[in-house]
Amino acid sequence: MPELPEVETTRRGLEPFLNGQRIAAVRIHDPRLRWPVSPQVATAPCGQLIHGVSRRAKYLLIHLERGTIIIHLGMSGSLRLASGNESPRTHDHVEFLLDNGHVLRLHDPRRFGSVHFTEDDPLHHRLLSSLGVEPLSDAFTAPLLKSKAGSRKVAVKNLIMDAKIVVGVGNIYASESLFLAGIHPSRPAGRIALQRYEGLVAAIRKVLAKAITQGGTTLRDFVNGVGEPGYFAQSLQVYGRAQQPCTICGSPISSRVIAQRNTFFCAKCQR
DNA sequence: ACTGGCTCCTGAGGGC
DNA sequence: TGCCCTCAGGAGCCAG
Repeated sequence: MPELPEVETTRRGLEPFLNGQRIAAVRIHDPRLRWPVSPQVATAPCGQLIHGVSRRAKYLLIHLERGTIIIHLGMSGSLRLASGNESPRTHDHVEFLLDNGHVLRLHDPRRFGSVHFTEDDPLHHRLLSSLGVEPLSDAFTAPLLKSKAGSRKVAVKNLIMDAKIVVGVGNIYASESLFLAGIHPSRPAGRIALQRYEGLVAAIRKVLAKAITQGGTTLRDFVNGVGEPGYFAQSLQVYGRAQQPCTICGSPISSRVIAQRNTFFCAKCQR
């Protein structure tokens, strides 16, 4: 499932292959994604040069001469660059055919992903305009988290997964970061000291940055079109490890549903 | 202003 | 072998 590191990895992998290429045609095989793919996606990009590929939160932005293609991978989506004479697979819902004979395919079995096109500043798009700070930017700080927490009673796990506050912290990395910071996921956000938020911010940065480094493996697979499952699973400390010993103290890892999501933590190490 | 819950979808995995 | 059931999961949206 694409978390922020995987989206960033995808971006880095695609950019050198897409930059300077021209989109010859777009084929929408199945418009039924998270939101119906607008017919504009099939027409507006045609004939346009690709100027760059950037990322905001988990959205990939493919910048054209006039306008931007906005892609979200949802939880099962992937983008694959293939030779044009290779036939599309099941669940290849949208294809961008390039002048050089290659084709960029959005593959998304569960169809939680989405594709949009906008001629305006993409950061002003309704899906992007109210997003919080990037976790790897200087804007993501402990005082920011602390001020957003205020006196709120919401679990700190909800706080860091709230995309209006900070983007890109998915369910897996929320558990991992809170473990690294020694903070219990259910602790009310308003009852955490600034100093502990310093630790949490550092932990989120560390976990995401490490995952991006590991994403390099996925990058090559991605470009070559060879899947390599579970590349980051081996470095997970708590996620999916219920009842297994904590890597710090040895007591069994707990699991509980918090924020409608399965959450893993060590009840002894995290307070 | 907050908060919790629902929703989209399909593959995987367990039970029988 | 195969069918059925349940669950996971990003994030927008809505109701209370």
